[in-house]
Amino acid sequence: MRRNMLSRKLSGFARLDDEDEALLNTISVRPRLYLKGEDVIGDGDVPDDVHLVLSGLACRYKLMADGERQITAYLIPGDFCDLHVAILDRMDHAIGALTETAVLDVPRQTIAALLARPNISRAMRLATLVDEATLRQWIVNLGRRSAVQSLAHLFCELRTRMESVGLVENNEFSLPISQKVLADTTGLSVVHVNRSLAELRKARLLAFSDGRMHILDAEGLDRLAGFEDDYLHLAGKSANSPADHV
Amino acid sequence: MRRNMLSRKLSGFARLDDEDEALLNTISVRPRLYLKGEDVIGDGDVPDDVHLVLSGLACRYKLMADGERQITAYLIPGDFCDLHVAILDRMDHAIGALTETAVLDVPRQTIAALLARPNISRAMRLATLVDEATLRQWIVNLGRRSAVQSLAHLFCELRTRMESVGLVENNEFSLPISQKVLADTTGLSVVHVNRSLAELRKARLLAFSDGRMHILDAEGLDRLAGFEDDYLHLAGKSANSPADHV
DNA sequence: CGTGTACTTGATTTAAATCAAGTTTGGTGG
DNA sequence: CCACCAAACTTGATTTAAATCAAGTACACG
Repeated sequence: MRRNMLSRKLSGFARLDDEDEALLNTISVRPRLYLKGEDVIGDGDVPDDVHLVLSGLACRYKLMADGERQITAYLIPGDFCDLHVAILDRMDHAIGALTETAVLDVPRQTIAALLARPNISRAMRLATLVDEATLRQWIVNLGRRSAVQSLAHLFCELRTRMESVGLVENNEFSLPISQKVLADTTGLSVVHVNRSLAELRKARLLAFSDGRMHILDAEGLDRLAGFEDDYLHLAGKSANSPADHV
Repeated sequence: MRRNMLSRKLSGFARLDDEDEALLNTISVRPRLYLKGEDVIGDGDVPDDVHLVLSGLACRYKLMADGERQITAYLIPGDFCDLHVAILDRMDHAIGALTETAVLDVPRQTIAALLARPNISRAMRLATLVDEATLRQWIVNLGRRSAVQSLAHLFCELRTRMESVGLVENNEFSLPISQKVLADTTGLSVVHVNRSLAELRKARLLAFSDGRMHILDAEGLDRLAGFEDDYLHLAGKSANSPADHV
């Protein structure tokens, strides 16, 4: 059986046994397609199912009173949109498709079954904490990094996350998003994003065209961005044993 | 028995019965004091116990390579520092005391006992989600709001959170932090924080001196900041019943 | 009393926004 | 097949919000 995206992602956080894997692979049914620009979940919605991104790219975002948009997270294959909402009253932000995106509706009882397996439960909790750590990194990005560094850091993050679910080949991955989207992510203007990208290209750190991101100098990009991948807590580097969890 | 801060906070998220309350109130032993500027937990630490803020004010922060600091969250009485770390390998940021702060070391097994009670468990998960929503708001703050709006939003947030644990009287609460701390929070320079504060004072929205914050015009401040308190998910406004949780 | 820390205020510089034209690309229909 | 159009991307000129530089003052504390 081909491993699905969720299984790929979670196995990066905890050792999963065959039974875990089998269970994870049973949930691959009935994906729903969203076109670029469509909302997967709207701000204020009270979704019934939990949503899992299978392919494509989505984002969390908030719309401001003046119509400006601020993106707060990218969702790549293997990410849950709203594990949260099972316990929250309603969404306090929206989820939008940045590209054509396949999303799986996972019934709550399936989630409950998954969480009943200790390894999977542990991996999912870890995934939630990584989401939180990523938000903190974004705050640092917006608060203390220059435009170029901020963009560089975003690309470092995406490269690493994409890699962890096997979507990077030859330091290259699909990223069919407009400069406006990057502006909404970094809090910059489109014009300035354009100039900053030009700078990154001129420095031969990356190539970005036709919806593909090619990292030419990963180390140089990391250095420029001050990127440290430890906050993503990848691979089995954990100091705690699986039995350790509260 | 006097209710402790944790009990006060959690009862805002879920209905707690007498037994829940009793259990929560048993953990009030042996608080540890930290002086202003001391680290409660350092970046990279692997803490054994979970830490609970009882009084004072602490913050999460990251130190940059150039020595700059970015604060990513404020921790007020009733907040946990590192419920996370029980499952994570090590801290990917530090916790520092912004004022003299009393912190309780809660052994993991006590946490486990608390989580075994459904209402408390639900309230704690909700608290975690609120932390995440707050991080998203900060991203919006840094990305899309002006200096004055950003500061205003921070004060709105603090007022609301302080209120929820009973630390606000007459729209006034203790906030003995320097303008440098506000600068490290908002990603601004100290000078600009100073001028922006002056603006907020001149607009008669607040008074801030001698370590006390007095909100003079709560509604005006909310309007300026674009503050909506729904992301804090306070009071029993939940659409889900306690039995609903996954 | 000095001395350091926090706060203020003014002058200057700078990073990024805004304004204003472009070009390039991809799609659509005649 | 080509004319037309709308996005997305570029590039240049100007403005602006905030940073930096530079001096102050007001205290608290030893």
